[in-house]
Amino acid sequence: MALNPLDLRQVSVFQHATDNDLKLIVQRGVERSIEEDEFFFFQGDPATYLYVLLSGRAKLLQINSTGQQVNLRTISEWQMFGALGAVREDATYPASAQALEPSTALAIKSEHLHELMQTRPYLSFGLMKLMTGYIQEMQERYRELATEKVERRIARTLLRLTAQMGVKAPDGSIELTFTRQDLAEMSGTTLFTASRVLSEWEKRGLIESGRERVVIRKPHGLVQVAEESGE
Amino acid sequence: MALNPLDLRQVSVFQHATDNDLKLIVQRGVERSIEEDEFFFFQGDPATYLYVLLSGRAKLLQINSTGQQVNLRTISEWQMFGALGAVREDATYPASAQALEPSTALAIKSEHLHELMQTRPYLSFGLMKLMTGYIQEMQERYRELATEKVERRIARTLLRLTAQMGVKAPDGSIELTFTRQDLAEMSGTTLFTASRVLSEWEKRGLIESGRERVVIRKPHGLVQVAEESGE
DNA sequence: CGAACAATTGATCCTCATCAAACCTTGTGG
DNA sequence: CCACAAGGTTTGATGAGGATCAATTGTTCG
Repeated sequence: MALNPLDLRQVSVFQHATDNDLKLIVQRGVERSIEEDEFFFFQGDPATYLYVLLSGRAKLLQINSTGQQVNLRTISEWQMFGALGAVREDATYPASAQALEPSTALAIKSEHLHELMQTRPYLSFGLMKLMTGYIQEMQERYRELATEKVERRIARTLLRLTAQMGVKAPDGSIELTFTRQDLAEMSGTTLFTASRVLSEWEKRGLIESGRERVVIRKPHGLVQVAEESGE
Repeated sequence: MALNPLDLRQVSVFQHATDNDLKLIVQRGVERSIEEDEFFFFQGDPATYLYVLLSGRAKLLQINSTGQQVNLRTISEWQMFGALGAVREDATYPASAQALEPSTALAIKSEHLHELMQTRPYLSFGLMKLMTGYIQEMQERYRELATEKVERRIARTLLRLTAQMGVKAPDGSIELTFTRQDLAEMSGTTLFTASRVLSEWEKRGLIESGRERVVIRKPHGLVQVAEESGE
């Protein structure tokens, strides 16, 4: 199935691109499809490409020397990823990108984008806006991790996910898809603790939980947990 | 004391600027001096200026709703700060900047930089490089906080500070200046724990500690603590 | 010298990680 | 269509790592 260049306008960085620029990008890009659990790229690889997710879902993660994972971000359709590597001094990816479902992405040569940016300020501004967003989110999450209790962190993670990719049902409840393990990695805790917290919330009627699935019944209740002063 | 425009070339973002650009920036900029513990700007303020620290030392910090602080970064001479606000959608500062000593900074109107960036790709690239650096550091610190024990985190914090602003003595030891409280906030712990860890290290001869001061006697020993597998 | 502030140290308690075991859910192959 | 395997989830028991609180001891500076 051919990609319509104009669809790329949904990518925030390309929001103000000319039709011609979009065509150029698609022409020189390559579509790449991978299976669930496979990787688009690994932490440390030379960042020759940056990607735009066309279908599926993926996550950005870091692994430390002892093999523990940390989820930095989930990526949904029309989001750009792997762009940081393109700008870095050593031009390597600072994290790995793994597909959560069978996924397809448009791969764009980093140098190509580099070239375009020389003459198109809107691209640079778009990228910078994206980056400031990342920075802000990371700062926020860092602060949370440093100063807040697990329950609140998990609540916030759910709310963030809701904003990023939640599917709203007509009755106002929101369904999210991920394993307890993923949730734990996104919140900086273990799957056991995550499970316990969710169980507790289910008892209180805030959510409904199933295998690889959480339905948020009372978003407002979660907000309360997230905001409530520690006491 | 007048600022020589060419000195601005020490600022990484301005590395490749033309002499004329530098002159322009200095001309339209304003020097601002503040006392110890005062603020250049507060989290949430409209980001009308960005700064280059000319003398002194400052820190970037975030405060959560319960008043707990988290140190994001220390700023030393010729480093740019407050630039993120300039690019953000809502154009507010995502963190506060407080002077650790009497400090002077060059204040540059955000819109002014914006204007320059329209026609000078080197500026955008410089800023992006700066941002990727931040992102990487925050990701790293986030991972540390999520997966590593206090002792290692403190060791890493010291090593980071060493790289950023340590003054090396002829005998290879390195002196750093900060309170236990600051160190704790930078490492995501409490001043008590930080104090204990430092005491322990002092016993082992790795460091020498005093009021608002730590001398690293055996940098290699710290590296070992930081790298050593948990067990 | 004394006040203010930084650091240390001890005692205690609580949150959460860890480990183990059992229980669900889903998909597959006989 | 059932049985079984594989992987996700729950729950309990336990303990360690740090946070917290309180009291004391430096250190600096007016």
